[in-house]
Parts: sequence; C-alpha cells; structure tokens
Amino acid sequence: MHEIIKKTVTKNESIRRKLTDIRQDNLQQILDAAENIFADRGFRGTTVAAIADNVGLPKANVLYYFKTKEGLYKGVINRLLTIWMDNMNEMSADIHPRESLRNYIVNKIHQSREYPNASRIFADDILHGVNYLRGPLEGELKDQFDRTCDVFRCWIDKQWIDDVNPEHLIFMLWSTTQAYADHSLQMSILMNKPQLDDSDFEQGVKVATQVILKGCGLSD
Amino acid sequence: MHEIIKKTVTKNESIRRKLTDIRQDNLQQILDAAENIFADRGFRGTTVAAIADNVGLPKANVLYYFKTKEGLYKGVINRLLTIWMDNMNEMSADIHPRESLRNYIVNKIHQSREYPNASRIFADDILHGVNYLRGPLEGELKDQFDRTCDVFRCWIDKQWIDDVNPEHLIFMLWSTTQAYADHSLQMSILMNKPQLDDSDFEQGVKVATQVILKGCGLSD
DNA sequence: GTCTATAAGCTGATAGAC
DNA sequence: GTCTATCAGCTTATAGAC
Repeated sequence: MHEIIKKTVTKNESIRRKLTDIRQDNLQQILDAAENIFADRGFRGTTVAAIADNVGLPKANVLYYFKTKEGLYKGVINRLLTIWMDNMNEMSADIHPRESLRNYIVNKIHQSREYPNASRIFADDILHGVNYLRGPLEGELKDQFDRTCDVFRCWIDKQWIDDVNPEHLIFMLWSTTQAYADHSLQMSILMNKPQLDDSDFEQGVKVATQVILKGCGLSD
Repeated sequence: MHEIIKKTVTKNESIRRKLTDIRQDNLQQILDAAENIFADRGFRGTTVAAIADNVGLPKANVLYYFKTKEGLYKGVINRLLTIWMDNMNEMSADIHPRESLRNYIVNKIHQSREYPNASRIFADDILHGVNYLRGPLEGELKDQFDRTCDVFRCWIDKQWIDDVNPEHLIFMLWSTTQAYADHSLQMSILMNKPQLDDSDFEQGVKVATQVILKGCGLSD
C-alpha cells in the first residue's frame, strides 16, 4: 500500500512537473516572440495574432496565458528591465573614470548590439503615449540615475574630471550609445550598408570614448 | 458688354480664389493636426478619425483631401523635411569649428525644442518598419551627410580638430541633440519635473558643447 | 490546458445625396 | 466641395466544446 501511494504521488508530481515545464516553455516562447514583434512594430503596431503565429500557437492560447495585450507588453518590459538592470555595470566613485567611464561606454554599445530589442522598446515607450516605463523610471531606474550622478559629482570633487553637469552627461552617454540600437537603420542607410558590422560598432566605441573622455578632461 | 464680361470674369476668379483659399486653409489645418497626432502616437497608433476630430471635420472630408492615411503621412513627412532642410545651418570648411560646431549644436537643440514633432516622427519612422524616410535618407539627406563628413575631414586635415571618425561624430551630434526632443519625457521624469524648462535646454547646450568641442581637441 | 467559433468594436476607405 | 451612411476587414477578447 505504501508503494502504491508513493507511486501515485510520484506520478502526480511527475505530471505536474511536466505541465509546469510546458507552461514555462510556452510563456518563454510567447515572451520571446512578443519582444521581437513589439521591438519591430511598437505597441500599437503589434497584433496578438502576429505573436501567436510567430510561436505557432492559436491566438486564444496566447491570451489564455497573458489575458490581455497590455499584460503581455508589461511582461515583456519587466523581463527586459531585469536583464537591463542586471547587465548594468554601475560606475564606482573609487575607480578612476578613465577605466570606469570607458568600460561603461563599451558595455552600453555592446548591449545596443546584443540586445537591441530592449533599447528599441524603451525608446518607443518613451516616444509615444504608452509610457509603461513611467513607474520604473520613477523608481528603480531613478535610483540608479541618482547614484550615477553622485559618482560623477564625486569625480568632479576629486578633480578627476571637469565640472560637467552630471544629469546631462548621462543623457549624452545614453543617447550616444543607444543610438547604435535605435538608429542603426538610419546609420546603415547613410553609410550604404545593408546593416552595421563589427567595424561600425568598433568605430562607435572609439569615437564615443575618445570624445567623451577627452571632453570630460581626461587626457589620453 | 465689355463691362459685363469683365465683371463675370472677375467674379469667377474671385470665387475660385476664395475656394483655393479654403482648400489651402483646410490642407494646412489637416497637416497641422496630423503632424501633432503622428508625433504623439506614431503612424500605426494614429487614426484618421482622431485627425478629423482634431480639425473639426468629418473623416470623409480628410480622406477627400489626402485619399489615404499613408498619403497624409507622406504629406506630413515632406513638409517637415522642407523645414528641416531649410533650417539646417550647414557647417563650412572655412569657418573654424570653434564657432561652426558650437553653432550647429546650439541650433540643433533649439530645433529639438521648437519643432519636437519633426524629430519624433523621424525617430518613429526609423525605429519601426514604416520607413518612408528611406527615400530621402538615400537622397538629399545622404548628400547633406556626406558634405558634412567632408567638412570634418577638411578640419582634420587642417589640424583644426583631432582625428575623429566623421560619420560617427555626426551620429553622436544627432543623437545627443535630438534626445532633447525624443527623450524629453524620460529626462523630465528622472529630474522630477513636469517638463523640461529653459534651464534644462541651457544645460543641455552647455554640456554638449563643452564635451564635444573639448573632445574634438578644441581648447576652451 | 487547448483550440474553434464568434462576439463586439474599431479602422480605413467609399458611395452617393446635397 | 461637403458630409451622412455604410461597407469590408481587422482587432482584442471571450464562450464553450474538447
């Protein structure tokens, strides 16, 4: 009898485990497809049907998992924010900006190349009325922003860099580096290329570090 | 008899003139409304009905003037491109970059403030699949881009500025200055303000000129 | 959990009276 | 030239059989 009970329990758990796996797998696949399509066509330009087709699932199934299109969009944004924050190598007041600032730029442009969806979806959210980023921007992103400003002020106090307004220096760093995701199409057209390649990203890193480091008073 | 004929002609012309005025006036109003709404919600997020409501005209009337939503969008883009190109103070190889480059930055940020719609609609067009800018980008905009690159190369040859890759320097100038239109919402949220004010645009100009001029090897 | 069928509403565009 | 009425198609979302 013990055996039977045990077996039954094991079997039930095994089934539950399997269903959980399917669920996790579907959630993952839906989020992946949604991320790509939202990045490509924006929130309003994306249809649930397009996402479902991309995963190979019926539309109703997608809506079973996420209930609404907005919910799915929020799911995508939240997942991207996690990666975004985790990958973010924050700058430190103790490490000299010559390395710290250079590292930050290299990292941000690398991120624009490897995860362009994040930058593009965020850009679309800010550009238009959707604005689901308002919450995070007022919370965790603002905290990070404030901390980075403090680091810059520290560097200025120590006279490691020139007296440059920290807030606007960050805006400059962000727009310059994120352009390699958001404006990559424009760049490639103007440079007569089908798309940006290794050398373009290299040049981008080179110009951004060269100009911003020297512009902040850091000699080569 | 001469008098009668003359009078009739005059009256017809007067009527035609008046109708032409109404036509021009309506076209203008529709384009104005469309520009604002396209800038706010993107191409796909904009409805013809919203534009018509904004002008106070029936939807069918708007479509009488522009036939299709795409046509209206193209009309808006073309009008913005004209302003964009006209307002563009191109840089000159003869004028020293200390003035020329500073002027360019001041002008671009001013434009981001005064005509944010242009920057936002262009950003949306590049960010998503719409891409009606591809034509101009391959034509007149590319010509201007190439000319500016040549000016930079000239400055480098004369050793007026450091050896900075001209293409990517322009990308940096554009993204930094246009951020004051495209990312103004993000900026204001992070700085705890309802919207950007005079001092923010001043600081933006200051930081951009300070960092980019010095970063290109131009001493204060 | 999955999927077909369908509701309910909106969108671009047109026909046709004035 | 203007506007009402309306169409055909698509969109989000749900009901209900399996």
